[in-house]
Amino acid sequence: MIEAHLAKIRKRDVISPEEEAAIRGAVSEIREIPADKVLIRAGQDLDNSTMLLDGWMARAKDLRTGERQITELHVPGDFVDLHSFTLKRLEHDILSLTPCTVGIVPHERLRKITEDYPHLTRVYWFMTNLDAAIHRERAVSLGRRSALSRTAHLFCEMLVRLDIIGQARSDGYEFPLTQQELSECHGLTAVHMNRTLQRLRQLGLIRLEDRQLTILDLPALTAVAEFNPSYLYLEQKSR
Amino acid sequence: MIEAHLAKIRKRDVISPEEEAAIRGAVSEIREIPADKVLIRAGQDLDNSTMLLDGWMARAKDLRTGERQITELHVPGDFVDLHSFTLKRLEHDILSLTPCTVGIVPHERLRKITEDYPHLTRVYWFMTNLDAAIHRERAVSLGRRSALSRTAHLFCEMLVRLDIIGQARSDGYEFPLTQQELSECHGLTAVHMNRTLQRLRQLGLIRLEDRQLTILDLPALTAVAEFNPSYLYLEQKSR
DNA sequence: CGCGGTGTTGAGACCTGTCAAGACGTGTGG
DNA sequence: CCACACGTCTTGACAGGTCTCAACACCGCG
Repeated sequence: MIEAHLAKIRKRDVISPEEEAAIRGAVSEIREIPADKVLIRAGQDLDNSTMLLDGWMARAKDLRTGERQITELHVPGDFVDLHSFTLKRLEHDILSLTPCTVGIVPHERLRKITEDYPHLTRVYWFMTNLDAAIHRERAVSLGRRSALSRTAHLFCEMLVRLDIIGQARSDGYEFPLTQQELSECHGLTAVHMNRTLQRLRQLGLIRLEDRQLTILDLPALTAVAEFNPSYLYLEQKSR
Repeated sequence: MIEAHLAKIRKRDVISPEEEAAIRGAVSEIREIPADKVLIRAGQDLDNSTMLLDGWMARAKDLRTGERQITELHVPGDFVDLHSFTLKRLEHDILSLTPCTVGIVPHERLRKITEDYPHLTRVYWFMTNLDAAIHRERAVSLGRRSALSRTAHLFCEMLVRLDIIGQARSDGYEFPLTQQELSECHGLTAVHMNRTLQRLRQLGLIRLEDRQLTILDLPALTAVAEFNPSYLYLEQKSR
């Protein structure tokens, strides 16, 4: 399922057959990960990166109090820790939310790409900058949007991101997070997360049951979220 | 004052004389910017990046309500919109908080660097990943830390960042933001920002008057903030 | 001298958190 | 097959943090 990864790239740029071959050749190994496993711990020295091929993962930072902030969600096609290539270690954990399939990409092969494929290097640099753009939008949510708006916003974002890789229905998608995990994305308590979801249901915007999210009124959801996808850089340009 | 930029890099990696020359050669022009000016607007097509040489700048996103979220603060030595090199446009504004001096770096010259200097490319890729790490820590602040802790955290972070470029005293630094701007960093109202600062003063942790921040009790401030600088990647490593 | 930006204070409202308890479904061991 | 533990979702009552609205002091500047 490296196709999801290629689809994500092709939404933003054109890559040559040689570049595609270089990407495919960068994966040294495929691995299966069970759900709810911390794959990478903050502080660990790293010499490979992880391409998510199937399932959902997350980046999370722990506080002393035991609370946790999920800083990003990952779906198939995402290079979950591409940034570890230059950072050499991460300051957050990487964990699986569902059973996952991942491709291991040794940093040495990424380094080779930076030596031999300047354009592909820029494409991957772009990808980490896209992650950062998503971070910034999350900061807006956490800082300025209400619990309701914040939640609506995430649902809108994931619709776009899943659509790119062909994993969205026209009216929704599979959303595997528990309310506890969702609350950790949004800086809320699980109790308030529950009440916020009920409010979204009450307003007729969504249905969420058995891990299936159905969006009943996308325009209204978009409006509540003040969602504008420009931060996802959906245009194909030479990077 | 490109020395600040070099100091910031040298804190994280070693660069060769040729690389330093390439960096210096990348700046095509020096410009003065007055305070409180929006230098770059969201959505604009960009073909150069901006190296901050003197003064403070910020990245900010506006909401329809007129509210604003500042997603990052920039001090001398920061490449404020290096990410525009691969993004081609930004989804946020870049604005000056004080009068600033900036160096203009045409994207064409950055592109040349990616063709000719793979290591330097990785260094700059690292720098944008460092920005993203700061974003993530900000998400933790916005999502999980109290107003008090959040504020303390920013003061701790800026102490480290300013110290790297030689702009911190042992007991503080010049902090030019108004309380309004500070509140926009922290997702608070200006009124509550004011009360939070008073509380920090009351606790004997800081003094803040005439744009001068004095840290009276760094260990206590660090503790209140749960500040751990590991996300700033202060180690010198080959990237 | 008046004005706008900045910092400060008070009172009350509202959003979100805390604590506690219970319902429900699933898996597991006796 | 049942009893039980556990995770997840839900609900209620109350507390607390932050927001809103309003007013005022101070200061630099035109």
